[in-house]
Amino acid sequence: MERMSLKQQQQRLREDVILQAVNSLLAEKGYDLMTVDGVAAVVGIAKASLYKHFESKERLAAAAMVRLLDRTLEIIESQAASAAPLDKLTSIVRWAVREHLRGQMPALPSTRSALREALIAHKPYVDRLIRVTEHLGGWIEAAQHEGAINPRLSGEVVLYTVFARACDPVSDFLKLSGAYSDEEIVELIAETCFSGLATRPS
Amino acid sequence: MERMSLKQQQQRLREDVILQAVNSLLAEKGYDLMTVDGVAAVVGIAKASLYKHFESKERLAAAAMVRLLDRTLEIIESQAASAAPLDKLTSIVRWAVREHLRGQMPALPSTRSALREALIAHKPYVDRLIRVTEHLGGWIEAAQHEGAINPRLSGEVVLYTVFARACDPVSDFLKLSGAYSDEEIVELIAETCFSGLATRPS
DNA sequence: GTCTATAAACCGATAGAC
DNA sequence: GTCTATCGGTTTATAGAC
Repeated sequence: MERMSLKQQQQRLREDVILQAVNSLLAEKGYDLMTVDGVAAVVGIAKASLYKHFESKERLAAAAMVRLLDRTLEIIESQAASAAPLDKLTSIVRWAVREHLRGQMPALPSTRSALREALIAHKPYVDRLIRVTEHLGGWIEAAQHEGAINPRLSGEVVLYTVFARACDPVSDFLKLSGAYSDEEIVELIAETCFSGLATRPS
Repeated sequence: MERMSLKQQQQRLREDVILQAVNSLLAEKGYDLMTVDGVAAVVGIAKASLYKHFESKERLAAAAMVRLLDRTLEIIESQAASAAPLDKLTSIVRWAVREHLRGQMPALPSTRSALREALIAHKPYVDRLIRVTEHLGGWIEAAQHEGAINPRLSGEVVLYTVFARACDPVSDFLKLSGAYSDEEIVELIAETCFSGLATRPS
């Protein structure tokens, strides 16, 4: 029994190393340009060995996305319940941009990606996505109720906009320019997201 | 001489049909997923015939991007000189989102794309990109000078943010939801871009 | 479980006939 | 210029030895 558990733990650890590599490659090149050979090379094992752990490239990417959503849920649930909803939403955006700059944020599954269809058919992924959406949706509603978020925007629009900031190419271009530290970029994305480009009357 | 000109016009027309198909496929699947076979199939000619017009897939995509920037310059130069800089910038964002929703806006050449390197080495592309950047940069500076755009944001940040809205996945998801007309989506993206998600004190 | 070797499919690009 | 046919390379996925 204990032997079994140890072996399972080892396998779990190995698969976690694999998924970290997948997340990194997914962020670097996206699903289509990521090759299974490349993943195997980064992990340091043969491609055929990878297929003993994950039955297909799609499942491999799905497992990496599930891992990302699990980490997202951790961050969400670590927010102080007493904090203002708008502050909690801002914290999530900051965390997501930080992950993006670290090269650990896979690109959003585009509406026209082949991966997207596989993901929405993968229950573990959808379950977690629903949980993330419900958490953020609740915060958005609360923020609008207390007048902190523009009530003329539907919750849907706010939610998608928050999601999209996690993969905003603006952070890549700002990083490429070399004129900003990572934390400055995080602040700039958060500020333009919530306050916009136009001047705010103070 | 006239025969020559007519033939050239015909070729020009044919190549424009090709580039429109490329722009559409570039918007639909991105550079890597776009196949030369697919382009030929949409146009209705054989792949080998395509290579008589464009020497490589990269050049094909580059020509399509040049065509896009030429249309962008047309829109930019059609703006009334007397209009407020912020209004002109908003008009460009609206036009770009509209093109995106029509499926005619190729994805931004990512910082890590193979296409990007080919593009920055392609002078006709770079020349037009510089002209677009100079126009928009002038408007941004003017808008900040008259207090319409947040002066704490560098021109670089504003410029990249405006560019990025052209390919914002938020518009795709809103379209997918079916709850909004195209023009409503255009307004929502423009409003969140310039005014942000948070409430504005009026 | 890990490896090497390979199958099957696809893609970019070219050859050569018309 | 357009076509068919094909080359060379890559990719996902599998077979079989250890």
